[in-house]
Amino acid sequence: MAGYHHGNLRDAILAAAASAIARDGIGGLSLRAIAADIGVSHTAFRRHFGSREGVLDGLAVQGNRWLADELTAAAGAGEFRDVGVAYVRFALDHPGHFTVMFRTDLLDDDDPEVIATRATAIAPLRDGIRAQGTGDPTAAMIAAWGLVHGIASLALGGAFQESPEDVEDLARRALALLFPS
Amino acid sequence: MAGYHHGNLRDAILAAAASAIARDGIGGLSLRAIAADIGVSHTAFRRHFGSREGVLDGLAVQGNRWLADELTAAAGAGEFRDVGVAYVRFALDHPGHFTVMFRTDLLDDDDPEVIATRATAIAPLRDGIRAQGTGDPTAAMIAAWGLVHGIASLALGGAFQESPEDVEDLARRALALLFPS
DNA sequence: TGTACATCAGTGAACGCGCGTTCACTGATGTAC
DNA sequence: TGTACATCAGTGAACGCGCGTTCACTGATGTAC
Repeated sequence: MAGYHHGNLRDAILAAAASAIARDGIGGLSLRAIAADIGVSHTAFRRHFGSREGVLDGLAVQGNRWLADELTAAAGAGEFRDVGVAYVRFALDHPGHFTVMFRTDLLDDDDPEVIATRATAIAPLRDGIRAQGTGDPTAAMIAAWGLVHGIASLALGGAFQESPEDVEDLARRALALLFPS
Repeated sequence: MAGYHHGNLRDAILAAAASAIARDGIGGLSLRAIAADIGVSHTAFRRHFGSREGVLDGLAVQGNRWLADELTAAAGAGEFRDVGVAYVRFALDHPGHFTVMFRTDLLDDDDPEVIATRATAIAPLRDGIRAQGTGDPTAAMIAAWGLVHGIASLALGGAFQESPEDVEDLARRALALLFPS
């Protein structure tokens, strides 16, 4: 672990960046501070990410993959509304990733991994909507995605007093209004 | 207009800050750059706002008042879903304000104007929900607020290709699913 | 109508700071023979 | 089994830059008498 080679520096940088963003927002992300936390030279990240934007791209890709996994698992297990709840839970569990993932202005739009993973991240939501068979699937998708994204954003912004568990419960009840079982 | 006294420096600073945030995000807000745009010393803002955070507080207060006005007007005019559409339209029309308003971590939580205007800003939404008479008004409020806030956030983040008018239309159709008339 | 003076509004030089990036480098690891 | 060498991973000093803030100030405006 200690020594000249870190061993897992790439993941360590992503984890530190995520928690810094969760604490201070994008503007508060300092690669120098992250490097100091990890105990590594403040230029070490360049080998893995190239630039500051590269770190954000890496965070978005990792977040997209994780979200896709979570939503897919929820889609396989139970009702459609569980997929929506899983979206909110993901945001509350990984606020640093979530903050970056849907901000195309922060990311390199030409990065093939960013493009590829972005499409797959919310695919389970889209597929679940289609399976519901509503009359206006486009509106239903926007409604479901907007609802869970908005609840997550408001919660992370500090608009609610509720605990994370209570926010999930609110999200479940809100989804029940939109998609009565 | 020209001369030692600007005449309306406070509003000019808020407008410039809002458009800078809309363009570059919170992290890209430079008070020096704003001052240069307006053609004023880069310390002039201190008399009106005290500090950087004071500018953000001022932006939130102004945004809260404007949003309250827009939602109240929409509530008086037609169906409830118009209130939701007005929320989305406000966000698209005033992205700089919107970005700041619900981010309590950026604002001075002890500022009495911030506190007072925050409560009134979304009151028309809350009142409209109550008038709908749903079985779970808390969930209905979270659903409606989350839905419009999420659509607005995703649109501002660049997640949609649609034009602002089309986003408003999508929001209207999404609200129609949540609150069938 | 004039004058003195207080208050308000904006100036501009200087400060220290932390940032991302560049550069030439050193240490560690793997591979060919 | 040993040795040479290429490649990979991380270092640390130095850079220029833009930032918010501090400070003592100057110009403009309003008010009392």
